[in-house]
Amino acid sequence: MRIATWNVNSVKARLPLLLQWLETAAPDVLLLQELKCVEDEFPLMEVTGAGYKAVVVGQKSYNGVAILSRTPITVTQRRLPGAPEDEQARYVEADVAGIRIASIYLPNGNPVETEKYPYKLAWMSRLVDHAKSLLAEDIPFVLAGDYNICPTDIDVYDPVGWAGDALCKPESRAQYRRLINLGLTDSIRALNPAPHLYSYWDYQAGRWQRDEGLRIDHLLLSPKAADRLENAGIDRVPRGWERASDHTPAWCSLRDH
DNA sequence: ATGGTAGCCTTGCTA
Repeated sequence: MRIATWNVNSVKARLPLLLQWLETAAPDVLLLQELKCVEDEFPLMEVTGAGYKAVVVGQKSYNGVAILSRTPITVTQRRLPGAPEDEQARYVEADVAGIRIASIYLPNGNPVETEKYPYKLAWMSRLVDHAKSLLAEDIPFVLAGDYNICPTDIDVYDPVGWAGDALCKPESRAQYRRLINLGLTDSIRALNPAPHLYSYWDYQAGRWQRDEGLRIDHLLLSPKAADRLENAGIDRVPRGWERASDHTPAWCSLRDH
């Protein structure tokens, strides 16, 4: 089973490219982030026409996550547990083909001197707690999406310039390592140890043309999912298309039982 | 040279 994740930066603006990628790459599951629309505005007919079911957690203008799958989807969470007052549409989780799969849009956290940064760190702490509870269920799971974290300096084109950014600061990386230290596997890094492997390139300053990117989209696997890991990578092609998202799809494939 | 892009339904915010 192949599971992909893609921050599309507006699903309505990106619909032609989304349909093109679904047709050519044909993943079994595609996790989306930054829909930037409410559930009623999600292009369900077009996605259904492409052969996918969809579960959508939307929000006006900002955030928004979805799970697309060729096989039936059973929702298990529509918010990250731990803060009932948190209305932001950044987490949806479901059972798909015997695997618990979450689509995550982790807070960016910039500017770091504002309340956005502690919100990011608190959100990550909630994610660690929830990952612990999933581990206790002893099921295979995949937590994937836009983590807005560069795990190490080799995941950044200019580590010195980015050192003070919320995507790279030590507290952000420490929270990410707490997830890894629970026993989760960064599937892309596990199979692609070389540097200069990016999933995001800023629209500005010719970052894509110069291949000055960041690796911030991750698929983290529970031990039982990691036992089935076959391959993983990043498909750079859609970043080069006309009217591209600033992110490109990342994916992993798991062996069937 | 201290820049630049994209999407939102805004006239600034978020990334």
